[in-house]
Amino acid sequence: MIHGNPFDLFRQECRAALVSAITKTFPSANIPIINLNKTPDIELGQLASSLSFELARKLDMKPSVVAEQLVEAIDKSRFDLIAKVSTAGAGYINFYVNFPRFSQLTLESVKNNDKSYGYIKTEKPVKIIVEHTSVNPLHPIHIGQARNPMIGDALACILKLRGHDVSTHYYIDDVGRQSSVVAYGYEKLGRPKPTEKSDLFVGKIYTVTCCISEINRLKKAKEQVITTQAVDDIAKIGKELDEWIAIADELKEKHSTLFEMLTIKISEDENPEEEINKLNRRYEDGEPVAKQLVREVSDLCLDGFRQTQAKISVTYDSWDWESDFVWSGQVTEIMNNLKASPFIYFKNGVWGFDADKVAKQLQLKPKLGMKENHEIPQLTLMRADGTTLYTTRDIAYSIWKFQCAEKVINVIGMEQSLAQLQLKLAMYALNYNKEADNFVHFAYNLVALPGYKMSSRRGHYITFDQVLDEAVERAYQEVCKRSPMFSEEEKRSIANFVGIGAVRYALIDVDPSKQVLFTWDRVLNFETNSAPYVQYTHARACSIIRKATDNTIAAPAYNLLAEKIEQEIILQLACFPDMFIEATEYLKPFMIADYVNMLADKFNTFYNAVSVIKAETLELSSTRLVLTDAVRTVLRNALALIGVVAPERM
RNA sequence: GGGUCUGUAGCCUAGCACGGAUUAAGGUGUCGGCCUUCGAAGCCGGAGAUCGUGGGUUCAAAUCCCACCGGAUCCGCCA
Repeated sequence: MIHGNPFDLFRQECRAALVSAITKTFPSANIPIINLNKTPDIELGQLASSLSFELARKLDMKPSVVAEQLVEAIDKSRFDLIAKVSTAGAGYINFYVNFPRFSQLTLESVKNNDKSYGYIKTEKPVKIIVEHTSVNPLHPIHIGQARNPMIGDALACILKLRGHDVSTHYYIDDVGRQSSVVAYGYEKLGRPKPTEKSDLFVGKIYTVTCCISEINRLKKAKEQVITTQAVDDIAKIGKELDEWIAIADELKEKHSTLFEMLTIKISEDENPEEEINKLNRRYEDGEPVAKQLVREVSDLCLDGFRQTQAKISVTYDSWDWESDFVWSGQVTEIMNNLKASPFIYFKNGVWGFDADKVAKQLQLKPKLGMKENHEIPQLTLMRADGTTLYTTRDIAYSIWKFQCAEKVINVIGMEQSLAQLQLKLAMYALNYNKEADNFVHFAYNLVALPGYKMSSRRGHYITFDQVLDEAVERAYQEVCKRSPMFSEEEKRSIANFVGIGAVRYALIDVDPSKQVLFTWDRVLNFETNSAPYVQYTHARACSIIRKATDNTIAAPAYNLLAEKIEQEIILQLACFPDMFIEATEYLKPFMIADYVNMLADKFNTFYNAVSVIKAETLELSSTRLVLTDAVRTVLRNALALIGVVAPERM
């Protein structure tokens, strides 16, 4: 017998048993929702129901009596997988699985489904766009942002295996002042060829240009504000200026030549701020020279990104340029449509969007989980100079995405929650109701550095490349220490998938809503609860299987798997499809890391407790080999979901 | 000031959507064991927690509700 989801089959039997027992014993009672929970310990059975408590209240009986009567009414002979039903505690009904049958069902299902075991297909496949990473092309991807591609890639992977038609998109945010800042600096330097990894190179130009122009701006602002004698403003600007001067000192030390050159070149302009703004305006207008310049520097940066993404095997189906939506007129069209709606206002020369009015008028607040009296801030859509703002352009982009898909998932930091909400409301305002309903902001908390905040503008960051390279180097040292017998080439290859795997795992492992403090220990963990631990376990299982091929072995006898740890492994294997469905439906890729670690844990306990190849009998050995093989398969299938290599040796 | 997220042993994390078992689960660190036996990136054992605080709902609360406290973050003609 084979089944895609063995544990669910057992659960269905238990549920059916309860339903028929309730109808038989208490015909007058309405059948409550039947929740079956895992028991705290395998010795108490595998599934338990606490519905006697609820039923007892309605029937005015004692829970234990209700439980006893229900247990008596259950006809086990009607079910294949239920071995025993008993009452426990104050009124629990515990179901015990028939292990010989269940082990056979599970292990044969794993073996037969092999590479597709666990990947249960949805009944309602839809087209989904997962937009992720979308780091601005101004500086290298830093560790604060690195959770994004890892989560996004895992999400896309599980949704795809669930049967959805998934397409991954990278939104290139090349419109806006920041792009003009870096392009301005790049132009001033005479469009130099990168002398290092190109995103790193662009990042330096960005930070230095930003710093010089900020100081410039603040100095002017200070002069102006002094004449007004507004004490608070003077202090505020002074403080900001001091901060930037401190950053300038750091940068002068780190990139002295670059800093000097840019200082000289930028000082040639009377008003660099104005030059940057002009460039921004020209770019939005699609003026060819500006286009050429900004695209050139953005492309340089993107080249660097692609190298980083190749290291971690993350790819995108589509690279979407924000500027294309401006130039094509889509942004203007959206603006015009919005202007025609009753939710737009024009004040002091700027166009704004009244998000709160939409929510109120269309009664969206309860649906969006907000209190009625919570006022949603307004959103400026267009500057007085006619240029648009980021969220405005994102509205056009989002609507375009819905031309290609029914559902859109944006993996974007939670600090953008308000903007994402305003965007959603703008879609409702434009009558894209269904689309807005299917617009998901997958928010995650940033990785922070202990002590200071990461900031690309300020050049305060640890790059993702640094972390990946360090992880691979550390892994290499581990491999040399632990597996000196491998050739140099093999060691390098192992170090690569171990190091990268460790980083991927560490960034996925924690609930995305929680903030993570970056420490090297966290990402360079090669012990329990890490990718290398699971990889090692997989290699170990492979090794056993490799060595056991000499023995021609008897047919497995599933009733021999009687050790508690063996049964725990069977259950863990049987629950993999359940976990997959849950992780996919609730968009919780981190569950996979937890699951795979637990399975590895159990297998290692098993490995140390009993012998596979040298088991007491040939039959037992053969049966344990089937178990080992199933563990190997499921470890591999689970690791695949989070993009971690499952090696045969390491 | 208002919104959102978050608070579980020294440290890191799971459990919270769907309330259930007098032992709240792992890891790390710490203390002590296990390599002539299938790979020690491993395993076994000890010590270590008023689940932020205070109320409420319930037969039952880490889990639901309310208030408060701490941390993060947002409330820009930034992105």
